[in-house]
Formats: sequence, structure tokens, C-alpha cells
Amino acid sequence: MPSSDRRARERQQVRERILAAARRLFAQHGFEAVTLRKIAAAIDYAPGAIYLHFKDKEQLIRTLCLADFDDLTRAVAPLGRIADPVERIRRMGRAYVAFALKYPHSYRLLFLQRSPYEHDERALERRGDPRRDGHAFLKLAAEEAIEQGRLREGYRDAELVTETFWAAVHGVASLEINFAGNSWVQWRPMRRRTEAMIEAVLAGMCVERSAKRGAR
Amino acid sequence: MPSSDRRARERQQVRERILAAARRLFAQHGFEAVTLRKIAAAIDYAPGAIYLHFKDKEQLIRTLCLADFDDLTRAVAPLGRIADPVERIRRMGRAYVAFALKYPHSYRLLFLQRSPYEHDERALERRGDPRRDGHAFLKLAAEEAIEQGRLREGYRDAELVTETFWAAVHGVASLEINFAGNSWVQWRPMRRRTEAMIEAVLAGMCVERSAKRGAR
DNA sequence: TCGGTTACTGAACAGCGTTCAGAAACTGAA
DNA sequence: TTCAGTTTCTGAACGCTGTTCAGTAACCGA
Repeated sequence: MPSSDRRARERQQVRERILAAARRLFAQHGFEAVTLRKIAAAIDYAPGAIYLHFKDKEQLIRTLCLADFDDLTRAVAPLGRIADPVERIRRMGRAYVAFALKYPHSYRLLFLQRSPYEHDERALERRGDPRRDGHAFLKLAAEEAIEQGRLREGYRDAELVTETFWAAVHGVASLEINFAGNSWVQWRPMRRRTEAMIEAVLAGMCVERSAKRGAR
Repeated sequence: MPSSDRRARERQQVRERILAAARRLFAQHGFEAVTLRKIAAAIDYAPGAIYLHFKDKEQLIRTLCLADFDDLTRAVAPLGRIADPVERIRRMGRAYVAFALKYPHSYRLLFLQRSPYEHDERALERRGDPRRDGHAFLKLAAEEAIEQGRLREGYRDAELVTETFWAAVHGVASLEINFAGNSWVQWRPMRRRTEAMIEAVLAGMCVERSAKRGAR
């Protein structure tokens, strides 16, 4: 049935056009400011047409968000090969912040709002929840660091270490997203803030005075 | 003119009733979910009546937010008397997190969204922007700590230290507000997470191995 | 050629924040 | 007491939102 193949292909193309227009508009104005009517108008369709391809606005947004997250997953994956667990945590932190800066709207939706997909676990189960994956990735590194005796007393609970490190980089990313350019703070360069945070929190948790690998 | 006094008093009372109903509903359901129609219905008024007392929904919300912030200001003020700058920073961090937990909706509005009052600086100039005040408070302590030689190399920029410490406690508070009760993280008790973060970041930035006062 | 599926339109719905003409209620002076 | 003027509030609207749905047109396989 080659003709029905074409139907499916055309359908897919329309879907892609919707996603492309939505991505462009969302990136420019944010999820809230962009209405379905504007997206529809951008590709010369009636508003209702979008509902033939997406259940509702939320699902459209989520589709884009999860696509963005693939980027983070791809960036984090090779870090698994780093032998030193502390160095792995450090790199993970940098990748996390970099992701937040690259996709501020997606980051805001997934980490700066009440978790929106809490009751839609099945959809995430299939793809894997990137937040959950990142958490597990960090926790594994923390466990290894503890095993190797790299962490100080008080920081030998891998879950606590994970939550703390996550909160640290999340704090840096989130202030940047919400307050960048705010005139009443003389913001130091983003890179410097990220490094200061990662090094401070690692130094505070690690046994070694310098947590850098090889500095034992 | 006693009668016009009464007019003013009654007007003020209506305003208070609006604020009380709004505070109750907002605290229960959040700013977005509560409509002006619901607030009006709660005090048996027509929706338009609210506009006789507040310019718009945003101003009503801001009035409540700033009232909440007075609580933080009151909690932070006595900390100024603490001589040891590092201990002052530590206490400030605890007070900050405690505030975020007590007023999650206000916290979300002021710290978890793109700064909404950026272009309304005059209104805040009068009362003082609590965010700005807190920042200045922290920075002063950081400057003192640097003067006393308490901070390690790399953390002798008071502004950077302030931004880092703020980001740290903000990260803890913000994850709690957005992900508390999320089933896929085995959250450690909030108090423990707060302490772990504060101590880690202070230990990482301070010269002393234990940053506790008197432990030099 | 024709019945059935599919994709889309355009009008509608309920709800939102907000505005406004008009109706009350109260005020202070005549 | 009367009455114009001010203040306070109502209730119906406006334009916007996400979403639904009857109706239409195009395409499909037979």
C-alpha cells in the first residue's frame, strides 16, 4: 500500500511543521506567551488542526522538551567512561549547567515548575525520564566515591550527596535563567560562577583539600 | 470630617477582606489557579469590584508577596549582630531556606520566575527590594570574612562568594518547592539537605577545614 | 463510480483578566 | 429636608485563551 504510506508521510510532515513553528516561537517568546492560534497561523492552518496531531498544548510542549533533553543525555553519556568518580561528578555538573543555558525554556518547564509529568509516569517510563537518569548517574558516581573513601564524614550517604550536588548546580543554572541581566546584581561571568560552585561544593564534601584527581 | 473618615475606614476594610480571601485561596491553590472571579465570589462581590482596590491581579499578588517578605526581613535583621561573618552567612542561609518553605508561592513568584518587578523599580525603591537587601547583607558578611582572611584563594571576591552561596541555598529551596514528594527521589529530610549544602559550600570556600567558628 | 477513511475548517464554548455604563448609597451644603 | 456630587458596586460586555465539533472536501481501495 504505497499510497497509504504517502498519507502517513504527509501526516508526519505536517506534524514536523507544527513542531518547527512551535519550537521557533517558543524559543523566542516562551511557552506561555505563544498561543496555539499563533502557531497555527505561522503554518497557515486553523487552530483546531493542531489537535489532529497533538492531544493538547501540553503534549506539544512536552514533545519539544523531551527532544531537547536528548541533547543532555547525549552530552552525559560519554562521561560514564571517566574512571575518577569525583571528576565524573564535576563534568556532569558542567554539562547540566550548559544544558540549562542552551535550553532555558525546557529547563524552566522541567525544573523550575512543579513537576508537570508526575502523574504521567507511563509516558516517561518508555523513554526514560532524563531527570531520573541524571539522578541515577550522579548517585552511582557518589557511591563509587564513597567506596573509594574520597568523601568526608557527613557526606557518605550517596543519596544525600547527589541531592546536594544537584541542588548546587541547579541553583546556579536557575539564578542565571531568572536573573541574568538583573541590574542590581553585578553578576560574575557565568562560567566563573559555575566553577566556583562546583569546586566549593566538591571541596567541601571531599576528603582531599583539593578534590582534583591525582591531588591526593 | 468624621464621616469621610468612616468612608476611608470602610474602604480599607474591604481591601483587607479582598487580601484575606486572596491570601487564603492563593496559599491553597497557587497564584495561577485562583481567578479574580473566585476571590470576588469568596467575599460576595462582583469581579469588577476588585479593580476598585487594586490596579490588576498582579498588583494584588505583589501586595501579598511583599507582606510575606517582611517576615524574612524581620528574621534576618537580628543576624546582623552576629560578630563572626561566616556564622552570619550560615544563619542567613538557614533563614532563607526557612522563608522559602514557609511561603512557597511568594518564593516561587520572586525567585522561580523571570524577575517580574524588573521594570517597576520605583515601587521597590521605596520599600527596599528584599532580594537586594538580602544580597547586600550577604555581601557585607563575605567582605568581612575576606578581610579576616577566612576564605581560601579563589573565593576572595565578595560578590562571587555571595552569588555562590545564594545559588546554593536557592538550589536547595527550589528543588524542595518543585520536587518535594516526587516519588523517584528518596529525598533526605529537608533539614539535613539544607545543612549538608550550607556546610559543604562553606567548608569548600573557607580556609579552615571546619568552618565552624572557633575551630581555627 | 462510489462508500469510507482522513485532514482540515470555521464557528462555537467556557473560562480568563479587564473595562465600563448605570444603579445604588452615602455625603455635605443649601 | 432637599438635592447635586461623589463613591462604591453590579452586571454585562470585550478580547483573549485552550479546546471541541459539525460540516466539508479530498483522497483511498474496490
